[in-house]
Amino acid sequence: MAIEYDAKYFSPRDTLECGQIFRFAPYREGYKVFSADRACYVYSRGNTTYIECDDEEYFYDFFDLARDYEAINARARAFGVPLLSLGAERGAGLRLLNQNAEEMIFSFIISQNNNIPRIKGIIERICSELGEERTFSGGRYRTFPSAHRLAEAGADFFKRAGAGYRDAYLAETSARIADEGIADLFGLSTPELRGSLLTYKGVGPKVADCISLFGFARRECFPVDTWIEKLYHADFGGTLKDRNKINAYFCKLFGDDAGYMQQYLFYAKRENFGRG
DNA sequence: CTCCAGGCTTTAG
DNA sequence: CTAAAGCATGGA
Repeated sequence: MAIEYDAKYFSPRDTLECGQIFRFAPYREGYKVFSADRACYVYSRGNTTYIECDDEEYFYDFFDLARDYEAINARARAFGVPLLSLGAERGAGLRLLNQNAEEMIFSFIISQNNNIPRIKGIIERICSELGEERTFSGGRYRTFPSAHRLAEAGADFFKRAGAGYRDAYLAETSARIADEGIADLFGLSTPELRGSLLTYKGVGPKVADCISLFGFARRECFPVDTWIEKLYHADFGGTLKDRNKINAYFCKLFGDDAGYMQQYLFYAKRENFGRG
């Protein structure tokens, strides 16, 4: 049983290596991908990308397969910004994922002032210690722990997992979510959601935008991190210094497509397209 | 050694 | 209100 999709607008590599997900590993012809308590094997062969999994409905939504990325890609190239066009051309197979909201909250708290390889290591250690063991495709993996399990573990556990000073943020936010849940967040408008996310310890503007974009499918959000700040100056001739103002600039420029454009730009900058 | 990484909280002015 | 110090960790 497998989902099949045109590989031109669904590249496992482009989709997984653009910084929106931290739980995946090379496997055979492609990757094993883990989300919440599920797993799949995704790979391309010829002009087709295949997803092998036990829950096709979940991963059809997860990989955003209902969305028309040919149209999104065309709109990206129409802006006439060289770096964005490069990202859209060489990252045409990039898709935004619809990920588990709780997993995004904890993952992006860990991501602050951190680098992607280390973020992946911290999350992997947390899952291997606290996640439930499952099997998939002849191997074992661990689920992403519940807020309750995380809250039980406490700050000292996060410290041992390598989270550094973020240990207290994770402890406080996991305790809060274990107590309150996050069901109320899904019905909020995007500005309301952002405001609510900002009340969680360890969640600032950039992290709130990542959670909204990847965990709540709010594609009008545009996270501004150190890479975006750099390309804003180098590739858009920007002069603003305040990240909130840079965020407002890009949100106005890209509107409802902001999240997709952000991913193309982030990917292009990090992969160093245009100089190599 | 310093600088940087998908920044945030706290404190000072 | 804005500006800046402080923060754990590991790789370049």
